[in-house]
Amino acid sequence: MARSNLNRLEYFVAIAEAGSFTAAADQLQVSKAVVSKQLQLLEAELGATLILRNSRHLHLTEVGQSFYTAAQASVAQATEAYAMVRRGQAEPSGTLRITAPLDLGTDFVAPAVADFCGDYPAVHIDLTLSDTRLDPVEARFDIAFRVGWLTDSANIARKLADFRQVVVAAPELLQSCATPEHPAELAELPFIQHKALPNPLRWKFTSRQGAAIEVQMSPVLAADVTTAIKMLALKGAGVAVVPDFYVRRELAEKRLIQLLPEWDLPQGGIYALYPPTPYRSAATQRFAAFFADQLRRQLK
Amino acid sequence: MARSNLNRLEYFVAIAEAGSFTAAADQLQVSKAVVSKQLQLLEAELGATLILRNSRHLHLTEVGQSFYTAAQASVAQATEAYAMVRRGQAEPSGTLRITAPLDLGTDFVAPAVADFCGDYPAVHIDLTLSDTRLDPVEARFDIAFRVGWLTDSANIARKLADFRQVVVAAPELLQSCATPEHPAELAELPFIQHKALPNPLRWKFTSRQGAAIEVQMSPVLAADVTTAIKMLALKGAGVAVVPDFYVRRELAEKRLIQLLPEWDLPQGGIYALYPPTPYRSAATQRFAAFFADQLRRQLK
DNA sequence: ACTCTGTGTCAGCTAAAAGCTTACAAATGG
DNA sequence: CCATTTGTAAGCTTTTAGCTGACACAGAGT
Repeated sequence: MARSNLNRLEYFVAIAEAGSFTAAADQLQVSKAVVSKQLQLLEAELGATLILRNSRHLHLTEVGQSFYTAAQASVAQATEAYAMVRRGQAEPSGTLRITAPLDLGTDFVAPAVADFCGDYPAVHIDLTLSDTRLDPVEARFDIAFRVGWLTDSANIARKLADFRQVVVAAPELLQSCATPEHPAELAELPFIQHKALPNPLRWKFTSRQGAAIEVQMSPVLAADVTTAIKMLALKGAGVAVVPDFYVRRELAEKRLIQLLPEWDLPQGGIYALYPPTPYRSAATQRFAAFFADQLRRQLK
Repeated sequence: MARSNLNRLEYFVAIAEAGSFTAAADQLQVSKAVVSKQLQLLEAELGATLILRNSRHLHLTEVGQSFYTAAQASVAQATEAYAMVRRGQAEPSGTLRITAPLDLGTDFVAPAVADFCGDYPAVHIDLTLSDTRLDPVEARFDIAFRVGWLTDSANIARKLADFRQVVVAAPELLQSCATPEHPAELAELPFIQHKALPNPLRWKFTSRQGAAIEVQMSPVLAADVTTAIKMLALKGAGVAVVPDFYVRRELAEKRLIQLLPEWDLPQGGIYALYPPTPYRSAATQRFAAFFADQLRRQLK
C-alpha cells in the first residue's frame, strides 16, 4: 500500500470545495490534468472511490464525504501553521533572548530594549547581562553582543562599531602622582586589572608617529566586571584601561581624565553574535537593525 | 515565496518527536540526508529557522515550537483521515444503498440483507425495491440488481446466475381447458402480460430437439410487476411467463403447474450492477459476495 | 437531429523533486 | 586522543509533478 501523501489532501479538498476539477485547477494554479491524476492517485492510495464523476457532474461518495471532513480540517490546520509563521516573520512578535556584557548592556542595550518594546509591544525581550561570554546556541540566545575581540566560534558575527581603549584615571589620583607623559611611566602607577581579559596586564601602545611599546602594569586591584573597574577608577583607586564608549560621560564631565591621548591602544569591536541559523526571526532582525542604528548615532 | 508542501510537515513533526534526524529517518524509512534536506526546504519555505541543531543536540526555536503545535495537529488529522478510510475498507461500515426488482428483492435480496445486517452491525442497508430500472450513478446506489437482459450502460455488470423462464398456470385453470401439448396452443389460452418487458406477448420456444417456434399470446390481463403476475396466475386468471426462481415453491407445492416442460424459453441472467468506480467500498464488496453465495446455494 | 461548449481523462513528454550512497566535519564520551 | 555518532554536502538515479494537446462524453441550444 502506497504511503500517504498529504499534498493530495489539498487537491481533494480543493476539488470538493470548487465543485469541479477545472475550477480546482484554476484555484491551485495547475492544469486540470494534474488535478485529475492526483485524485486518481489518492483514490489508489486509499483503495476507495472518493468522488463519483462523469464529464458533467461530480459528487462525493459516502467515504468521500467523511474523508473530506477530516481532510479539510487537516489542510486548514496546515495552512494555519504556515500562515502563523509567515505572519510572525512579517510582524515581529514572540520572545527575544538577548545577552550582552554588563557595560554595553547597561548603557546601550538596556535603553534600546526599552525603546524597542515601546515600538513593538508584541515582542517580549529577555535581557541577560553578564560578562561571562554565553554561547548563543548553548544558552538559547537570539542575539549575543560582544565587546572586544571574538574568539573563534561557529556563530555568525556582525561588527556594529569600533571602539578605542583609553587609559583613564580620576583627577584625584593625578594630584598625588605626576601625570605620565610616556607609556612606560604607567608601570609605576597603581593599575586596576580587568580579570576577564585574556592578558590584562600587558598593553601595547602605538604613537601616531609609529612608535610602539609594550608595558607591563602593576596591579593594585582586580575586578572581573567593567562596571566595577570604572567605579574603582572614579574613586581614584588607580589607573584603568576601559573602552572609550563606556567613559564618554565621565570624560566629558572631567570626573575621569584620559592619560596619554597621543598613544593608541589596540582597537576593538562591538559585535552582534547570532546562532548559526540560516534564517532569523523578524523580531531578531528588527532589533538588531534598531540597536545598530541607535549605537551608531550615539557613538558618532 | 515557495508554495507550501504539506509533506514536509510530516518530516518536521517526525524530527521534533524523534529527537534526532537519524531517528526520524529510521521512522520515516528514508535516509537521514533526505530528512536534513527536507527540513532545510521547509525552513526556506517559511523563511524561519525551526530547529537549532549542531551535530550533537537539537532543540526547537520559539517559532519551531508554535509551528510544531499546529503541524502536529494537522498531520495527526491527516493520518486519521487516511486511517478512517482504510479501516472502512477493511471492516465494512457505512451505508449501503441497494436497489432490486420486486420479485428478486422480496424473495432473495431482503432475506440476504437481514442476515447480512446480523453479521455486520456497522453496516446500514438502505434497500429500494422497484421494477423501474434505477440507474446506480443517477440515484446513488452502490449495487443495483437486475433480472433478465442488460441494456447497454456505462455501469459495471457482474452475472450472478442464470435463470429459465417458465410458462405456468394454476391447476384450476387447467381443469377448465386442456393442458397444451405444443406452444402454438398457448395462443388460445388467456395470457397474463408483463408490461415491463420489451416485447411481452411474443415468445420464442425451443424444443430439446432443436425445433423453434414463436407464439403470439392473447392477453386477458396485464400488470407491470412480477409479484402481481404471480398472484394473478395463482388465482387462475391465466397463463403467465415468469422466472423459474420466482415460482419454485409454488411449483413444488403444486399450486402452479409448469406447462410445456419440454420446451425452453430464452434464458436470462441475474446481475449485479455497480457504478463505474475503480474501487468499491468494503461493505459493497462484502455484501455482493455474500449475496452471490446465498443465491447460488438457493438456486442449486 | 445537429453542432457547440465545457468537462474529465489519456498519452507522451520535460523538468523538478525526492531519494540513495558516499564522503566529511563537528561534537562527545571514553 | 581516538572511536563513534550525528548532521550536512555533493553527485547521481529514480520517481513524481507538471505541461500540452488530443479525445470522448454530456448537455444546451439552436
